[in-house]
Amino acid sequence: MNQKITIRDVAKYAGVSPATVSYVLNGVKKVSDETKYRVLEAVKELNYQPNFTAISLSKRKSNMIGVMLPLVDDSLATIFKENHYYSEVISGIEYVSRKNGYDILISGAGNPEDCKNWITKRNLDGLLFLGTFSENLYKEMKTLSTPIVLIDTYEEYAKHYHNIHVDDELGGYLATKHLLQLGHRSIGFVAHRLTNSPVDTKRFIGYNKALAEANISVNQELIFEGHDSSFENGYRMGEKVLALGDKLTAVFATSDILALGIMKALNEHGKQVPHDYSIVGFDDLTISNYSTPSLTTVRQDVFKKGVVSAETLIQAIEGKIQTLARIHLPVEIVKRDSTSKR
Amino acid sequence: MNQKITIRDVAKYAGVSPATVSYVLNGVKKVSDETKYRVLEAVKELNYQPNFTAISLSKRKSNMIGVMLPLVDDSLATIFKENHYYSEVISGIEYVSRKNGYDILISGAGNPEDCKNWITKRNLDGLLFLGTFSENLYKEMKTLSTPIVLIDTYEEYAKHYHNIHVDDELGGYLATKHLLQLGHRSIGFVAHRLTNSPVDTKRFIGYNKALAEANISVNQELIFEGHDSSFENGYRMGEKVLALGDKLTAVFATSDILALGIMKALNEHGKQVPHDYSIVGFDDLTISNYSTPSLTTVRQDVFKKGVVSAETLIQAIEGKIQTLARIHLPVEIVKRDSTSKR
DNA sequence: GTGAAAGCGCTAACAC
DNA sequence: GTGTTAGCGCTTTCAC
Repeated sequence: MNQKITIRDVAKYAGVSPATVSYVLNGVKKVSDETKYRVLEAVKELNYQPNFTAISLSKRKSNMIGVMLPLVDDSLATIFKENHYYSEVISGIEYVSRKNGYDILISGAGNPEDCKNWITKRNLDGLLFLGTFSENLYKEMKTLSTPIVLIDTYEEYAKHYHNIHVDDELGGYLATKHLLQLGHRSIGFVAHRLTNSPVDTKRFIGYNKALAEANISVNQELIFEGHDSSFENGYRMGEKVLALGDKLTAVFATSDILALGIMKALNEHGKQVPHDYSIVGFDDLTISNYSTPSLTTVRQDVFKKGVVSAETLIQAIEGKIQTLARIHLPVEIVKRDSTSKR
Repeated sequence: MNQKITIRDVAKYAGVSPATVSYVLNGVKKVSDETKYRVLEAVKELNYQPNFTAISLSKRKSNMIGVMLPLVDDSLATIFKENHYYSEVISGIEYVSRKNGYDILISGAGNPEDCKNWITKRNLDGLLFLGTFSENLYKEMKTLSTPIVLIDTYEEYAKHYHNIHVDDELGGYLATKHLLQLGHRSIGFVAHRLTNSPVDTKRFIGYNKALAEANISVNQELIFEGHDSSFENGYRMGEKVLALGDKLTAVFATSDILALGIMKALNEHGKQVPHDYSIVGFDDLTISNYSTPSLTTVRQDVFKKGVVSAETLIQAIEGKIQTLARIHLPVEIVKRDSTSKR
């Protein structure tokens, strides 16, 4: 009973043709002020709501953008559960989209085919990729003309799309530098999964750089690599750190989640942070300020990341951007209680 | 160049009419096996992707469901940032939806009008409400015939819709009972916001019940009420707890986030959990297992909640459900290190 | 300035 | 069994 009101009803009510109503609604052509007024009145009177589906079909523009997330075990659960980072990016995306009249569709990425089909089936105006996907997927997507923005991607193929990151290398540098300044010489590096994560690789480069500046050579023994960014994984890495005894006095973990897991493991084995080990994380999740001890970390503005990504995508969709964007958001070190002088 | 392939192309390729293709694709009417085969071949050959927009317009069914979340400061950021609970529900919703051929649209709830318009504009097949909204909104939505599932709602008006909760009252009871069994007699109750949160009210009833069974009368002084479910709020409540000195020895908080904030405050003021205070939370977020000390809490299966909600909604959409669903998911107490004998 | 009408890609009577 | 055709609600040439 709500859905019933069509452009035709409005036209009839205003005593004009459907075309005219459409003109007014789209701000197109020169419609006389008087008819325009009549139409607008009718729209208000009837509480007319344009049917986006029809518009979408007619204009080939859906005003919807797709947000692709990596799937773990065929579900988003792990990703959301273990790293609330993602949901925070999404809130930024949602905010900008809503303000610009776009809706967001969220889906886990299946194979490249599904992904392509999703776009055509749903008439998506643009796509946002959050996280790392297979190179294959990026290649496949290239055959589409839909604007795509990649978040946190450094892969070779990523160059063909708009890119948003934070300054991961600087983050790694700052974290390590901070530990060095506190007098630590043997600093562990715990990555989510180094071999396969360009983000962590960048942070690793920063780590190396800081060490080099301090004339410390990288000790492969102190490089730990897990499987994912989960507390559980962090906990396991923490146990590995413990196994090395006093071979190291500090750890830089590439995510807060990892750092928190490490702290837990150290703690349970009778070690004190920061007395026995100094720990630095990355992200600055809200929880990191409320852990015991509170976590020293590299802050990135995750909401902002979502905002900028969505803004870039929408600009691309609306043709307001010509070249490929390549945006680096700043990071900063936040000193709290998980680090102290050696 | 992908979008180009329409049902007409397929029809031509298979040497049949568009209608026949449609029949085959929709499994409708009796099409001879032979033509069916030819059509399917053509579909495969051409990699035909049905245009959902067109289907949506024609069938008045979008295969999209809307997920409404409460807005704080006009953004979802707070809600996602402070309570990763929501994203976990969403993963459950996403999983079921994807498996059933539905896409999910996520949006913050503005006013009731916007919400109604969203449905009609986007042709949404159903709506999922996560959290508490104004009574007004529920009333407004009643004028629509779109199926709606409410999650975590106990409001009077909620009765007109499908409802999914966990057994909040039992959860409150179990938490309190656990503390009583440990010998605590003065147990604080910290709510997110009692007056306005039916969920917390239920948990409060459980708390009262357990106390009554132990012949302990409720002490109003021990009831704390905040503004939201944030670490920050928990921290403030923790300070209030501290101010009461030894008037209480244990606290039941209605969310893990709150509990974690409380622990932080206690900790920073030199108190030991569980030695000085026993703390019980609610939710069993992943972080709760990795905090120091790990948190005793009432577990609810949040992913499952999302799954059941989406299943219910989809069944309602597809007419496979006649009466209003009213589902209570189980809870259980998970004993960890934040509680100990008095 | 405004309107008639074709068409976006698909569905579903209805006819054959 | 299969095809014709009239919509679904909107946009957009192209006349007037």
